[in-house]
Parts: sequence; structure tokens; C-alpha cells
Amino acid sequence: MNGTAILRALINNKQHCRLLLSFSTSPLLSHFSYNIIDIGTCIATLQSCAHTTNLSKGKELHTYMLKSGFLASPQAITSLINMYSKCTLINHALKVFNFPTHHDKNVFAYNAIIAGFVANGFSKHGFGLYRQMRHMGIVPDKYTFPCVIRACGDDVEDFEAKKIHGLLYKFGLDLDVFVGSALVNTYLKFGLVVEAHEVFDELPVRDVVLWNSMINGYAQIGKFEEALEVFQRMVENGVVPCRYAVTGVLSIFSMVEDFHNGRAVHGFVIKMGYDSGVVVLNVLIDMYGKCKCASDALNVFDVMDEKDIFSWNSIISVHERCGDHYGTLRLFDRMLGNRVQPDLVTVTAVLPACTHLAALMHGREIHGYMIVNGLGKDENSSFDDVQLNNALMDMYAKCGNMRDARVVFDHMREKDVASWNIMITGYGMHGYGDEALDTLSQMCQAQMIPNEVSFVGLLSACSHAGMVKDGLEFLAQMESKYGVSPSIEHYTCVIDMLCRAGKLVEAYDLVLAMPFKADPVGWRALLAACRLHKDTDLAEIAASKVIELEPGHCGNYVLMSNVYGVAGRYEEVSKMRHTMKQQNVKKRPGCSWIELMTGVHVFITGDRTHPQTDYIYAGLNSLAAVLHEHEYVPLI
DNA sequence: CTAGGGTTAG
Repeated sequence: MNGTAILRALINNKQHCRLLLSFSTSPLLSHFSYNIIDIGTCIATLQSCAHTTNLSKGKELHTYMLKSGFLASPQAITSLINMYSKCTLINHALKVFNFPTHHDKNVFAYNAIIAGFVANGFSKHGFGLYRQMRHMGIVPDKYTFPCVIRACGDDVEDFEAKKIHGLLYKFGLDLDVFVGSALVNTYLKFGLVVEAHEVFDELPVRDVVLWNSMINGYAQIGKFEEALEVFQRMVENGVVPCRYAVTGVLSIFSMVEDFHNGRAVHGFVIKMGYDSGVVVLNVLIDMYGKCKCASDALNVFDVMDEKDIFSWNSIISVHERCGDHYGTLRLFDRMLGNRVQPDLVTVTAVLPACTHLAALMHGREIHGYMIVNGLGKDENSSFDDVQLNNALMDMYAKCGNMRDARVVFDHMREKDVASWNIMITGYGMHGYGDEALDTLSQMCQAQMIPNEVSFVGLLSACSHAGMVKDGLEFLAQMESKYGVSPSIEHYTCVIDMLCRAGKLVEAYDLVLAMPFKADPVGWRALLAACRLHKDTDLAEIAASKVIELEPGHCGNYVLMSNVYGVAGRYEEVSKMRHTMKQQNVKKRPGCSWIELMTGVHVFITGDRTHPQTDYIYAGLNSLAAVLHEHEYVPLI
């Protein structure tokens, strides 16, 4: 056996890593004896470089082949193009393709360069090279069309898939399963169900990949039932689902939140031994998470012996989605402890946990990590990651640090509606009414169109800042001037605003006049305002409504009994207490907590058990004195 | 020498 034969044997057995190892260590094939490496060996080794994306070795071979005059060989050229394409260096691939000695460009070279462009996201260029190839009179083959058809799916402007489909009969490729899969994918991507089915039904041989194309294609356009029907048909036809098929159905079950079927697939995964692969387990974690079963997801995660960045990001997002913010932070900590580098996805999942816990210090640490590691700066497009920066802004805004939120906002080169809304909402939340209004007009100046969320933020800003006139004006004009029709949420903001301003009659009039039935939030705002302004009659109306809508909500009863208490109607107070007992509504004591360096400190209403209680109350009293000095009257 | 299907955040 000579060197080339050994390498060929390794390639055929897909032992690319061993091949590259033997290439550099075997005395026969070492660097000292480069001159005895023949062209076949070079091609075989390039294939391995392509598979393992070993760019440095590939480049080394390129130099050697150039020196040895191997670039006269079309086979060598094709292998080089393929190697550079797989290593995502498409410009290098094109340079080889256009190399001066490469005059007789054959179908192999074209197939390789077209595939390279399409796979690297330059479908238009790929399609252009296909046209060039046809123009040169080169006959496309069964390797050409899958890529070209995939390129049609990326290029929405002029949909060529049907034309290509028609051409297939001419070349006798209409029954090729590779070509057919590509057609099914592209057709379903554009919702052309009939066309996809035509292709599928005509094909004499249906392999797993073709079935998967149908299943995933349906799933992509949201036709989950159809996708699952196809899956069932596949199984009935005796096709055993491979790992890819399993990930496909699992992602469907996670989207429709079908826990039972998802768990059944988990069983199948174990039965088939698919639980040895990271990807299938990652999808299982995601599925359990989407079904709100964080503990099941964690069970899968904990027994994985190999965890990749997807595993960590998935398990972290699962906890955040389930509202377990501490769990999110714990897992993030565990990730760092395992020396796994968080990426942009990790950080976008962890920041909301800091936001919900108002954990400004944690959030700030993450911001620092982002700066050090260049996260959020997209080096490919020179644009920032909008979502990540939005999450960062939101964290600062919700933690009450509008200055830093503004700094992030001002540094963003690209902003979306959410970015503006976060600023408007943040300003409103902390009583900066004028700033919220200014931000809306800046938003309009920047040609950004405000949406429903913008106006919820804006109206609540008016509410918190007591800007009644502005708030009413926005409610009246938002439809005609901004094209956003007011929803129940907007009306609730305005009711809240009028209540806070003590305009109870106006608030009640709005409740009666508005085109929606008031929700519990609106009624409760009215009830609370009635307590403050001692309007027992209106309070009774509001209370009856809110208790009718939310019979199990203890706060409603407490508010009403407080109204009676203020009015001196103590027999009504005890009646209220009685109703609560009857309805089995329990008032849970108010509880709040604060996180300091030393740990979490929890306080319950009237609680004097903290070791520093005296000190805390002294602080509270001096704060109350300052408030009194500024004639601040607490509302609710 | 060249080809079709896959997972994560908001």
C-alpha cells in the first residue's frame, strides 16, 4: 500500500482526523518529503481539511500545489474551491476558481463554487454563476440543482424555482431525491403546499431527508398539524426517524407546548440511543422549557456528560422563561464556574433576570463583561445587536438608573421600536414625564413609528407625573395623529392617571363612556383613589365590580374594608372580614426584600425581628420627615 | 474532485 492508498482508505472510512494526523507524522508523508506527495494525496487531504475545516493545513497544501504545478489539474482546483468554501473563505475560493490556468472550467468546479456561495449566504452570486455556467454551455447535473434551488429560496425578488423545476425534466433529474428535497424545502418556505406535495408524490424513492424536508417545511410556516401528520405517515411507511427527524418533531412539540408527546419522544430518544448526542438533548431541554417544565429540563441537563454553549444557553433561558430569576443567575454562575464562555445569547437571557430582581450590581457586572468581550458589537455588519442592547437598557431603566440607560441608548447605532419604548416607559416609570414626551417626539423625528406599547408607556408617564392635560390629549389624538387606536390598556392608564390626580368623577365617567368594559386594574385604581379621597359611595360601586371580576384577590377586600374604616362604618368592616372568611380569601402579609453584599434581607409587614430594626426605623423616619418637608403626600 | 434535512436568546 502506498501513501495515497492509505489516505484513500482513511477517507472512505471518514477518519479525517486520523488522516490529518498521519499526514503530518508519517515519515513517508512528512514535511521533509513534500516533493514525493502526488496530486491524489493532495486532493484526498484537502477533502479532510474541508470536513474538519482545517484552514491552516489547507492553505499549506494550496501553497505546495501551486509550487508543484498541480493547479493545472481540474480535480485539484475543485478540491481547493471546496476546502475554502467549507472554511467560509469564499473570496479565496473565488480566487482559485478564477485562477489564470483554470480556463476550462468544468461542471465540477462550477458546482463547488456555486455551493460555496450559496452555503455562505451569497445566494444571488451563486445564482449568477449558475447563469454564467449555462451561458458557457456547460450542462448542469444532479449536483448543481440542489444548491441552485436552495438559492431560489433565499432570493425572494424573482422566484425562479418553478422555472428550474420545469428545466429538470429536460435533464432527466425530476425524479432525483436530492433535487426533490431541495424543491420541497424551497416551495414550502413560500407556502406553496400544492407544489411541494406534487414533487413529494412523484418521487419514487423517499428517504428520511425528504420526509424531514416535508415535516420541517410545514413546521416553518406554522402548519404544525400537517407536519405531525407527515411524521406519522413516515413512521407508518416504515421509515425509522433519525436524529434529525427527532429534533424536528421535538421542536414542533415545543412550539405547540405538547408536553405529553414531547415526553413520549424523549422515551424514543432513549430507546434509540440518541441521548448520546448533544444536539438531541439540547432540543429536549428546550422542549421541556417551552412546556414550562424547568425541573424536567434540568434533569436532562444535569445528566449530560458533554455540554456545549447551546446546552447552557437553553437551560438558562428555560429558567428565565419560567420566571425563576434566581435559578437563571445560579445557572449563569455555574456556567462561569465551569469555565464556559458566555456569549451574546447567554447574556441576553441573563439580563432580564437582573431586571426582574432589580439586581443592578449583577447587571452592571454583565455590562462590564460585555464591554471586555465585545459582546453586542457585531463585527460582521458593524452594527450592534439591538436586542442585547435593548435588554441592557431595560435593565438600567427598570433598576431606576435612567442615566446609564440613556448612555446605552445614545451609543446604539441602530435602534428599533422597542429601544424607544424602553426609554419612554423607563422615564414614565420614574416620574420623568417631560423626558418621556420629549422621547416620543424625538422618536417621530427619527422616522420611527410609535406603536401601542409606546402609548402605554407615555400615558403611564403622564399618570406618574400628574400631567393630566397631556395624558387626555394623547388619548384623544393617538388614533388620528399616530394611527394607534386606544386599547383597554390605554384607557386603564388614563383612569389611573385621573384617579391619582383625585379626579374621581372624571375617572368614573371615562369608565362608563369608554368602548371597553373596565378591567380589574382600572376598577382597583378607582377603589384605591376612593379610599384616599373618602368617597364611600363610588368605592362601593368599584369594589363590587372588582370583587365580581376577581373574587379570590385579597387586596380588593382589604381596600374596601379600609374605605369603610376611614368612613367610620365599623360594622361594614367586620362584614367585609366575614365575607373574606366565607370566600376563604386569606390576606397574605406584605413582604419585600433587598439584596446586599451580605445576602438577602426579608421584611414582612410590621416585622421587627431584623437585628438592625432600630437603625432601619430611624432611617425610615428621617426619610418620612424629608418627604413631609417637601409636602409629599403618599398616594396608595 | 462537486449535492439535500438540525438545535439556543429577545
